[in-house]
Amino acid sequence: MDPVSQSEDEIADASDPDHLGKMIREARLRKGWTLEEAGKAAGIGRSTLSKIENSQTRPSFDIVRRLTKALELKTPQLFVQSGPSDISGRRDVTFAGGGEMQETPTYSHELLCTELTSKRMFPYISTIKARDVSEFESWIRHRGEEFMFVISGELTFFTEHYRPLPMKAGDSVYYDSGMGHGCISTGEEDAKVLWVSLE
Amino acid sequence: MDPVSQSEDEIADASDPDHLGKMIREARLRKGWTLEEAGKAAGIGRSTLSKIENSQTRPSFDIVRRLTKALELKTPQLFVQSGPSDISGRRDVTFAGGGEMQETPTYSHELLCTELTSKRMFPYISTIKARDVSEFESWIRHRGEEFMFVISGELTFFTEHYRPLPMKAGDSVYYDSGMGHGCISTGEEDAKVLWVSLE
DNA sequence: ATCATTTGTTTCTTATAGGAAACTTTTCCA
DNA sequence: TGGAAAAGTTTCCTATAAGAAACAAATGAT
Repeated sequence: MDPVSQSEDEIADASDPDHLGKMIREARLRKGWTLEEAGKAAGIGRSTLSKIENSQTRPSFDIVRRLTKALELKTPQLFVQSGPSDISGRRDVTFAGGGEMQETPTYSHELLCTELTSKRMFPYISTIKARDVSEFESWIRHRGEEFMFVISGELTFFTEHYRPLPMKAGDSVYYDSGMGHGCISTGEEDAKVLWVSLE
Repeated sequence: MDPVSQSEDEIADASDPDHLGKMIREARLRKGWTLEEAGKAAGIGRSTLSKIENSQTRPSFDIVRRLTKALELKTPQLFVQSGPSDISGRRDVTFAGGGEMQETPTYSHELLCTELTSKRMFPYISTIKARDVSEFESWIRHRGEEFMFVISGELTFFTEHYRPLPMKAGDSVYYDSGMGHGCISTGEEDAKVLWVSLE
């Protein structure tokens, strides 16, 4: 953290017109780069970078994109703007079995921590009913990333481009949810998995 | 996903100079808005928006930010550009106990799915050694959001501004990790929790 | 079909972003 | 200390973003 930020662990300050510039300077210094070096890495001039960091210009999106890449900036933070979202300084508990139920023919989802509406990850527990492999339907597919952890039971996890993956309690998998995916319980009883979905 | 695939559920295509414009038009139409309406919502002119959508201009970051807000666009997608990140079209499995171990005096972390380096969520299992409450040290605190799920055992989860939270297997909590937080095992044996951290 | 209205595109103009170079400040070594 | 080199800022100029208005295409009503 750098000289600019007030408290040593400040949360991205909203409604600050200098937000973008501060973030970028912070990221550059974190890398220990000079304006020249950072500019070169991002393919922009050092004068431009100076002006951006000091909020003396409104850079184009393209320039910002190049900087985020060179400086390995976390992009969502750049968009922080209007007041902290409702997660700021908050927590949301769901006790076992206390989630919001959502039923489908094959799955039974229990949505967790649904009080915090502006959270970015979506955790839920699915009970996958034991059934025959032949019943497998179509791929689920949606932009983003997903993490799955098997809580109990045995199942087979399918994804496009890969061979079926047998999994049991304690196993986990992380995957691009843009790939078709799905799973079926292969054990005697229903399987229980925890999913965390992003985006 | 490779550059060749053109499925109808196409993943954000990298190295496409028209990427930004396409995303924005898509988002606008999803809302069923005209250029006029969307422009008004974002506070920009309809001609400007037209040019952005058709990639006839390189909009300023500020304009893009206003659009993302008005159109409720997922921001990280906008930055997709140079080659798909290594998660694209991939999956990464970790079998029970097969994670990368990382030891600290109090915690024992097992990092999951560490093959995919560009993933955005960081899942790990922690074993929290059973011990006395008095040993509680200092807050852990870092930008971002976190989800925690208790796999086994009993523990107390602490966060600033809230009272201690007793938790047991199956319970979960989602919180702003910018708040100080930490937990200790309160049961007979070590507690096991799954954490998923973002940002 | 004809005309009116609405939606999207293309000028046209002005304000400004971005880079080169001049200038200033800081660093650091003799 | 002083003076040179490096880092950062400001100035100046050109290319272009952004909005207004003119234009064109699509939609809809009679």
